[in-house]
Amino acid sequence: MNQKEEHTKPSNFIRNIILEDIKSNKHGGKVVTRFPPEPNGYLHIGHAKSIVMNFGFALEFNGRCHLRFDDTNPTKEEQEYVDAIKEDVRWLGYDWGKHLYYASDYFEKFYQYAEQLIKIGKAFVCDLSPEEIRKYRGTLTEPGKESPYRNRSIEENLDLFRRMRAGEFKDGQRVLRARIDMASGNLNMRDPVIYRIMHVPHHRTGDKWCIYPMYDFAHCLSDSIEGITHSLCSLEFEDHRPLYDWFLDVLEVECHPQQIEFARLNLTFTILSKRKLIQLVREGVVTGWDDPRMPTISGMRRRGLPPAGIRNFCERIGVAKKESVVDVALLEYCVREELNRTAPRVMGVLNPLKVVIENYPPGQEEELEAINNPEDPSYGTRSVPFSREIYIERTDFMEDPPKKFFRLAPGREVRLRYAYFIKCTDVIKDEETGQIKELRCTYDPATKGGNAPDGRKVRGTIHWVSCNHAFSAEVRLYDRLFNHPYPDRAASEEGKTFMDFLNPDSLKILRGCMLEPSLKKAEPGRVYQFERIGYFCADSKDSTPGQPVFNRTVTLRDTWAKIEKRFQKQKKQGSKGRKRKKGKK
RNA sequence: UGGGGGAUCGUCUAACGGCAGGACCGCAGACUCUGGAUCUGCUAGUCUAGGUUCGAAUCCUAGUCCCCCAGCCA
Repeated sequence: MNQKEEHTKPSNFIRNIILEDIKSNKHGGKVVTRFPPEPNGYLHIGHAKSIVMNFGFALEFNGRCHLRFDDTNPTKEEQEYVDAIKEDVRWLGYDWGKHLYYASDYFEKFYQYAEQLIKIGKAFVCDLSPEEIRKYRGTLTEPGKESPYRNRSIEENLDLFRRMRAGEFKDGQRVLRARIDMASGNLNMRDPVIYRIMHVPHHRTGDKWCIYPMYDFAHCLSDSIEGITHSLCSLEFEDHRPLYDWFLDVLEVECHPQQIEFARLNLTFTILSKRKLIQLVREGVVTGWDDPRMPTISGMRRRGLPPAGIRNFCERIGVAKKESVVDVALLEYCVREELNRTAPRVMGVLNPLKVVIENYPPGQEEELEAINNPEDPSYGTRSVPFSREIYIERTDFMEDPPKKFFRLAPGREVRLRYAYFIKCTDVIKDEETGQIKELRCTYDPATKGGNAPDGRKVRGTIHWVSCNHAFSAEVRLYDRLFNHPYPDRAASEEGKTFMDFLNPDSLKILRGCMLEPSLKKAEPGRVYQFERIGYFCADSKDSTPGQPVFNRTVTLRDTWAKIEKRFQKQKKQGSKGRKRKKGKK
């Protein structure tokens, strides 16, 4: 983690709480946090916020942060997810050291605590069916009814609970419930179920157990067992806090962590619900969990987003209890900020247009020196081959350029980055289609390296590659997956689903892009800046030695695109205005 | 006549009774061998109505709007 990241941390309500707790020596001045994912899916940028917060506070206050898998429901959880989650947290730059835990490691302890609860008359075995339990629970406005099994003797409860563990009953036949208050306004306190029977093997404990604890019971106890001081979770658990505290108050535990709730992250043009992300994968909208368009950590990794940029983003968005939607532009900003500092610059032409430099000697070649990263001299330089025939970007030439277009046009002179000034002398078109096939130019040998000894200036500098030296590659242009800033909201308002707001242009595959030769040995996962275009990551799955495939991480800020857009708008409005006037006449 | 939360520039977020600040976005300009980066400037906010106070985003009262909760999910 660099210095900048260290001391730009803005204040937030959780940090204020921790600061006060340290001052008052609440937990002996210690800070112990945890990141507690359920291994039932892949991590996404929303989890990153939680990871950065939990590990961040631990780092900041010289404490520690545990990675704990909340694996209390064997019907949903798999080892595959455990492995993926570990990889993602590590990739984000965090180290849990020896503090890797599983709720399932505490199953025996949980069980003992449950017996303790029974022994003090605070839990009972209930024979009501799931439907009956629901009916007895009451509604939001009406109190619930007490279960007829609520007043069983401690001995009977203990016996029944032990037989539950022993596997004497079928799934759903009985549950263990806490004995709290069926009239509570908080539904979570209406004798919540804390153990259920599931004859299902667990990915870690195998078939050792056929009863499994519920979240509310397991989570507070896991926190307590591990000596967590600050247990951070999202807003929807606010209602569960009284229950969290109830268990820890009633049971004999040494440690009573403080649960603090914060608003989870939402992003514009993005969906983050696990259910919906799964749907995108299952229905083949994306190629998998690690599709570069996915907001998953693995997707972002494959897309080329740097971990430091993601971390920085998570710091900048702050933490509060207000539900909010962060502009994805901020994420892009943080990504560019990091990549600008770290990505080596290269030249690649996405839509090639051939240029023949007529006064350059045929057969001649030279090596020109190019800077690898103007932001950091330690990246050094490289040499780029130049010759008589080159490719330039098709969009860098206009036959009839509008005002403010500084690039190549007939009779115009521009600079080829790190090479020479060239002037366009002729445009060669396909006779049938009228499409521009090739440009003829002349170069000024005196401008080698990019400067004119006579001091004359050119407004535009464009990138290029030498035809004979460049190699052809596939480049994938990724864009936002959705074309609406609030796909979920829009869907419910317009009676559609989030799938109706998929961006049809979220992926454009370009083949025949011409890249400078140095990129042949691009390492998969490495991100480069293609000068004047954007940042591109060598795909970690589809690249082969000598033949990389590139994913566009994010474009460069494009001022020209804005100007162009404005031109088009003016044009449209202009023609409308004219039409209107005509109509009036 | 259930319970729990939340409302500050377009967006995200500070200010804990003392000049409403920062970041992103947007706009304008400077600079530039990347129309990148960098630099400068501008626009723009306390949900409403009362009250307390020399002074209120902050305290009090009454409203309004939004979110969450009736899994043997987490």
